[in-house]
Amino acid sequence: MARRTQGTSAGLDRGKIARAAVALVDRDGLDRFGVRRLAQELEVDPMSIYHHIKGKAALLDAMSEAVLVEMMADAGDPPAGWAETARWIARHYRELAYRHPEVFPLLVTRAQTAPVALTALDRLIGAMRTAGLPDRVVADAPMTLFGFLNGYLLAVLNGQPGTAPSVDPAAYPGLASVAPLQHDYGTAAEFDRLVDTVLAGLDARAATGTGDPLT
Amino acid sequence: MARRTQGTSAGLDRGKIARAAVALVDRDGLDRFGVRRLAQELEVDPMSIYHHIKGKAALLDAMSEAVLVEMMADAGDPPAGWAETARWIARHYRELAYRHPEVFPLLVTRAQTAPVALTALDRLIGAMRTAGLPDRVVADAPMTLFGFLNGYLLAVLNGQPGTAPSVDPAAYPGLASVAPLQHDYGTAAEFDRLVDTVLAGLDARAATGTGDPLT
DNA sequence: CTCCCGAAATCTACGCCGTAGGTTTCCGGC
DNA sequence: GCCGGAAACCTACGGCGTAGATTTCGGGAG
Repeated sequence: MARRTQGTSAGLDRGKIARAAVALVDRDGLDRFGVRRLAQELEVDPMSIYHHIKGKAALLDAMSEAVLVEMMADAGDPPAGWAETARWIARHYRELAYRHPEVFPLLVTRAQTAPVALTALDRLIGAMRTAGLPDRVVADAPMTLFGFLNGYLLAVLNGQPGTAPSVDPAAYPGLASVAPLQHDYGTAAEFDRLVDTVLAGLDARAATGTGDPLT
Repeated sequence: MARRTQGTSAGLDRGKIARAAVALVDRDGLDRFGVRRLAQELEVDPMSIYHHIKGKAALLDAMSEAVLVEMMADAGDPPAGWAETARWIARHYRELAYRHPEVFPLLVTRAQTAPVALTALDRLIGAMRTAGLPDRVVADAPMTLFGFLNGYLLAVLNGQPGTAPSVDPAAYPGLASVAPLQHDYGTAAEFDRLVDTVLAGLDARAATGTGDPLT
């Protein structure tokens, strides 16, 4: 803990703080995280952080923006076709979640207004519009897809890796009977299958022409 | 703050504590919530709560169980047909979320092993099996549906009620162009439409016979 | 070259929080 | 009438977020 004397620069800035915070949460978990621990990690006084970031809430916002930026940096360009674009987004988003499982809940809980998030949505909408899908389906697609992605990934990350929770077969015969089919709980194969299910739902509504639901 | 003398009974039990905690969070918000504030509300010493509930994490578990129990108490019996059952679950779950918006994040974040939650899933699975849907689709349905429900409701509840977040039209033309169609952001109509989209996806997979995705 | 000012970082302090450990009081069963 | 265990309380500790005042330094104006 070598503190410098007051006034000397520690080279802090918003991005550097956010990246250090992400690394700390990845290592120690979200509930152990705090401004003081982060300051200790940066070898800095806790209050120094407040000169770059307004409060803890803003710090958490900066962290979620940082992981989104990291994701888009590695991503390259999306493929052609609206369904392929959606799958491409979904896969990269899943990879982000597995790379920073402790940070991911922040993305879900906080409203996403970072440019990098809006850009991804804009690409999806653009691909769907050029494919000629009904406007109503296009407008609903982001909420439908990211609703699922957020809820699903949150659930899978919270459980211990690789195993679905087990239940009493006598009390819940239906649940128990399908349990063997959940052997791939949390795998990429399951993820792709469920994403395709959601996309199939959008496709089915597009096929009605008006974009209204079937029933 | 009329404390009783040591030893006298305050009539505490797990359910009563959980219901008081839910009421407190509904009123003051989740981040203002704490064991000490809850104790003050119950006119009780903070440590008394620990004789009934092991720690703060267990307290949060008890709260999410309490709201689920409340939901099922008002629910009645599910209708016939798997899609109707799914919609019935979805609507009651949404009502729960809007009745306890500050508590809802707890449901999403924590693994659901309460009997009342498992019962609802078991009913859905039973309805799908008797409808003759492929096992694979049946097995995937809970994760698909609740993934969407959790993610969607979390997003809608976090935004301010009634309005979708607005963006710069020049920077994100696609997003801006569909913005007018999101006038019903957060309404029951939008919710029903998106739930039907997800159900349509499950139905589409069932129609292939094997339950495999289309593409 | 000197002075000064604003930005960066630090120091101090306050009121919360979760909870471990020990103590007091009451009540039902013998 | 006594006693053991359950229920509640009291004290204390370490940690938290952050408001407000203070110190220090780099760099531009004269």
